[in-house]
Amino acid sequence: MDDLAKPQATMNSHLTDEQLRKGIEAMFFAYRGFTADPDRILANYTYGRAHHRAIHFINRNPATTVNNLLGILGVTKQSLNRVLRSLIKDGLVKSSVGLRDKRERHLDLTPKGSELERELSAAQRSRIKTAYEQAGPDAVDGFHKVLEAVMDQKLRRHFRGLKGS
Amino acid sequence: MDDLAKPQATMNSHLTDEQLRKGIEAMFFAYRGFTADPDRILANYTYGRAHHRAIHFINRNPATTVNNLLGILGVTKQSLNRVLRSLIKDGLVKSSVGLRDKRERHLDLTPKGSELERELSAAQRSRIKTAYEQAGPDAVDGFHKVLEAVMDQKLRRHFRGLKGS
DNA sequence: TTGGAATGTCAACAACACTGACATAAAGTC
DNA sequence: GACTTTATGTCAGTGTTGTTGACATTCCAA
Repeated sequence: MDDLAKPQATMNSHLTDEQLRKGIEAMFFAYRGFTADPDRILANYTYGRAHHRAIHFINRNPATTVNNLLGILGVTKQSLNRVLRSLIKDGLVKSSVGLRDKRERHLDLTPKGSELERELSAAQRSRIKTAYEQAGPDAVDGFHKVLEAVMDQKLRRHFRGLKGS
Repeated sequence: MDDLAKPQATMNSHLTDEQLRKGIEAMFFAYRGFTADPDRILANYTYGRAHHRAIHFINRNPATTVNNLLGILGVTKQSLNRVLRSLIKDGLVKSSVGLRDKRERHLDLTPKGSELERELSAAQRSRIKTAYEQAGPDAVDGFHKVLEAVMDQKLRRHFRGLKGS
């Protein structure tokens, strides 16, 4: 608890306080870059990051239910509903009543929704691709290894099995 | 542009569309984990992530000016000011008039501010440390390489030279 | 002395999260 | 069939964090 007075308090391990703090800052700055391109595109619409996330995961999980999406996104149904309502109203997402279970709503992107998804995804993928190429394949492997270890258990489930979750 | 019909449209490169999308999702889920522990602590106070970020970077850049902090955090002065005001009012941050330039305000953590900083940082470092240990040193190197490549040019400056920026 | 930079503040607003409460329909259970 | 649970939607209220725009103050520098 007195690592201000003794910055090397955690140096009994091979991981110094400074290394860990650098990692924290790297995540912070990188995430800003990560969202910068989609944010610029979204500013042209009346949408924000929440819409982007919904569009992304609906595209990745076709015919997903609202409940499943809630689990992936980790927000309340009220929050997600506000986003979905506007996307449905604007004709980017289609909500259809479930066949087996009629309580469920299945969500899909319309052609218009797919178009925006591709625009957003292309910008974001472009940056990641450049970064991957600069860093090299071994670095990319390490990148994924660390990111997966940083995730919560419950989130890791969504990450690994996006199809069947 | 027709990667829905042809998912392998970008496969001329060694980086597939799917690999890049997985990277995007990894960033999303990992960032959630990354902020989860501090968020839990902050919920006990009247503070949010913006307060955490301010506290973090004031700790890392003692006697930083408001303008410098604005550049690091990438928000408007109005937004930062609201956060700083509450931290100053609550006695976690001390704002002192500049010696050379009396227009500038130099920001420092008070002992009370340092205490919260350590609490937040300890939680966040603990998770990163565990992740680093699980992934191994080579993975950590790759992790940093990729993150740095994902950053914007301007942000990279703040990341690399936190002392002299 | 004038211009501009640094800072602070006020007001209004928007995005996005939260809680709590309530409604509806459908499925499952006894 | 009655009851409970599940899935979804919606309304109202609130809080954090971001934005613009406008304006005031202080003070360095040309």
